Amino acid sequence: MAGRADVPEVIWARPERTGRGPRPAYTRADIAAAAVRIADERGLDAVSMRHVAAELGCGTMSLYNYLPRKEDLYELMVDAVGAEHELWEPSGDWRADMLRVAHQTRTLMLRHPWLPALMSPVYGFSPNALRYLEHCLACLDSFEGTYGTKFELVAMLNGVVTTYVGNELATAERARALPWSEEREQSVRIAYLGAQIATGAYPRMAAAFMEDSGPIDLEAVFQRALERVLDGFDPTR
Amino acid sequence: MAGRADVPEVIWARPERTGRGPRPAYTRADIAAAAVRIADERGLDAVSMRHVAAELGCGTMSLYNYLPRKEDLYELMVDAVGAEHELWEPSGDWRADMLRVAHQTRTLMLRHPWLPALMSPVYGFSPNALRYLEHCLACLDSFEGTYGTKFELVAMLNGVVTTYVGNELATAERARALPWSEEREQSVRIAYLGAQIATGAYPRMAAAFMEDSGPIDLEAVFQRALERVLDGFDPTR
DNA sequence: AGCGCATTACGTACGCTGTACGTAACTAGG
DNA sequence: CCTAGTTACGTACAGCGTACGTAATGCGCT
Repeated sequence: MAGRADVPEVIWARPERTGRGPRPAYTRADIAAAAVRIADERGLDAVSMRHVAAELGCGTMSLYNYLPRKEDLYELMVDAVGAEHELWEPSGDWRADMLRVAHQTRTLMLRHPWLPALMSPVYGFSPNALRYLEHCLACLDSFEGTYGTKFELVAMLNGVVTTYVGNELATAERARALPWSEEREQSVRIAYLGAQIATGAYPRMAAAFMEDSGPIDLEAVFQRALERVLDGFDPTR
Repeated sequence: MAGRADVPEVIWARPERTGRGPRPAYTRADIAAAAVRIADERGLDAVSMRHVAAELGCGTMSLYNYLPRKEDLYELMVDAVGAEHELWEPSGDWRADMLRVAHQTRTLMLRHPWLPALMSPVYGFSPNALRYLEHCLACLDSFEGTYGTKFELVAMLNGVVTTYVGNELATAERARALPWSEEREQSVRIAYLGAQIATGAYPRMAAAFMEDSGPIDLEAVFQRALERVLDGFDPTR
C-alpha cells in the first residue's frame, strides 16, 4: 500500500506494525527524529519527503509505508518534541503551575522555532498531547470549575502562547534574513509609516508613536499576557 | 525588473507606479480582487501565481511587475478584505465596542475562510490595517491606560479571534472533506481515545469525558473567550 | 513444512509550484 | 528625438507531493 492522500484517518489510530511482511527498517520515532533534526538545523521548509528519506538513508517513497500523507509527518514531529515537556508534581497553586506550563512551552518553541507554525492544525490527540493535557488537568485540580472550563483555559493559554511566540520568532527570523541592514529596513518602514501618519488620517496612531514607552521587553509583554489570561479565568479575582 | 525573492521591502512602501514605461494594465486592487475571488471560490491552495494571472487574463510572469514575491500577494489579499471592516462611531463603552469588533472580525473570517491562515505573518502596516487599528484605538478612548496597553489589548483580542475561528474553520473543513461519513471518523477517534483512556494513564481525561456537558455551542465558547480576555484587561473588574 | 499474500522497499513519472532570465514593445524625461 | 527604464510574457529549471508498478520479504495458516 502506497501513500493515500484520501485517507484522513488519524495516524495514532493505525498500528505501527501489522505483523505481516518484511520487518520495517524504521520506527515512527526514527522518522519523527529525522524530520525534527532537519527542521531544527535547516528550517521547516527543508522538511520534504525527499530530505527526510535521505536523512534516514532510504528511498523517498518508502516513507509512505509509514505515513499516508505528509501532513502526518508534521503530526509526528509535534508529538516528538512534545516528549520534551517536563511534567512535575502539581504544586496545588494552579496559577503558578499554569504559568510554569506556559513558560515551558515558550522555551520548547524557542528550541524548535518551527513548532508554532505546526500548532494550528492540532486535531489528533497524539500520545504526548494526551500526557500534556492530563498534566495540565492535574495542575488544575485546585481550580474551581468544570472540566469544560479547564479545557477552555488550557486551549486559550496554548493559543496565546503559540500566537505570541510565533510573532516573536517571525520578527527575529525576518531580522535575520534581511539582505540589507536592520536599520535600513527600519528606516524604510518608519519613513512609510511616518508618511501615512503625516496625512493626519490616524491621529491616535500618531499619538501612540509619540508616547515614550522605552524599549520593548518581549519577555515582559509575554508575562503580562499570561497574567491577563489567567485573570480572566480566576474566580477569586 | 522581474520578481525579486531577495527584496524584503514592505510592499506598501513601494509606489504602485513610477511614471516611466508603458501604462500598467492592472492595479494592485485588481490583482488582490482576483486572488480573493480564487481563494473564496476554490480555497487558498488554488491561489497560485499562474491561476491569479489566468484570472486576470495576463501572463504569469507579468505579475512580478507588481509584486516582488508571492508572499506580497497574501499581504494584498489580507488588506483587500480588511476594507470590508465596517468602522462605526465609538459608543463610549470600550468593552461593547471591542466585542463588536471581535464579532465582526469573526464574520469576516467566516466569509473568507482562508483569512486566519494568512493572519500569522502580520508584519506590514497595510492601509486597511492602519484604518482598522485607528478605529480600535478610537473605540478604546474610554479605556484607562497607555497606548502600549491598548496595543496589547488589540493584539491579544485579534490573536484569540484568529485562533478560535481558525480552529472552528479547520474543524468544519475536515468534516466536509471526509471521504467517508463523519460518524465513521468519529467512531475511529472515539475508539482510539477510549483505548488510551482505558489504560488508566489519564484519569482526569477519563473524568472529563464522563462529565456531561451537553452539545458544544461554538458561538458561546467564542463569546466566553472574548469576555475573559476583556476581563483580564478591565481595570474596573 | 511450505504455501499464499499482505507488506515493505523504492525507482520512475506526472503535474504542479515559485521564480530567474531573456527579449520585445512601449513611453516619459532630458 | 533619443534613450533609459518599465511592462509584458514565453521559456526554463529546480523542487515539491505523491500515484503507480515491480521485486523482495517473512508472518500466519493449512
